[in-house]
Amino acid sequence: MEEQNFFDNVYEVAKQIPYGRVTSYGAIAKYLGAARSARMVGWAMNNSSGKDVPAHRVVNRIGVLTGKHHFDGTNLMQQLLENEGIEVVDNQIVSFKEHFWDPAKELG
DNA sequence: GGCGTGACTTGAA
DNA sequence: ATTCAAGCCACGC
Repeated sequence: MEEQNFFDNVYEVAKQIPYGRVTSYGAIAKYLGAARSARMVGWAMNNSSGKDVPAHRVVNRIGVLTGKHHFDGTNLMQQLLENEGIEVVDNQIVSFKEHFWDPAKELG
């Protein structure tokens, strides 16, 4: 039941992001075999409203909270990340590389 | 049913 | 090293 559709796949992967870790849209897209369709991941996140998907743990490839503006609050996304022990300065994750979680690498 | 937009990424100049 | 352009596909008008 691994593959049903791209969106559900994104949700499943995003749900598996460990606490205090973050990943990028491209990493998820690539893991799903759609490396060039990173935007679809973002769009999926937009539709993740009502799901158990920790969208705040998903940022762009350089660790910038590009989607923070889509959250209810202005700093909600940053607040959530900081709450998990992730340092965020000016919408950018500090030591992003150390907090990065690659599904293709962690999940296999 | 066509056009533009968008939570992005990669590759080339 | 940085900057520019193209690609990807779903959704709204």
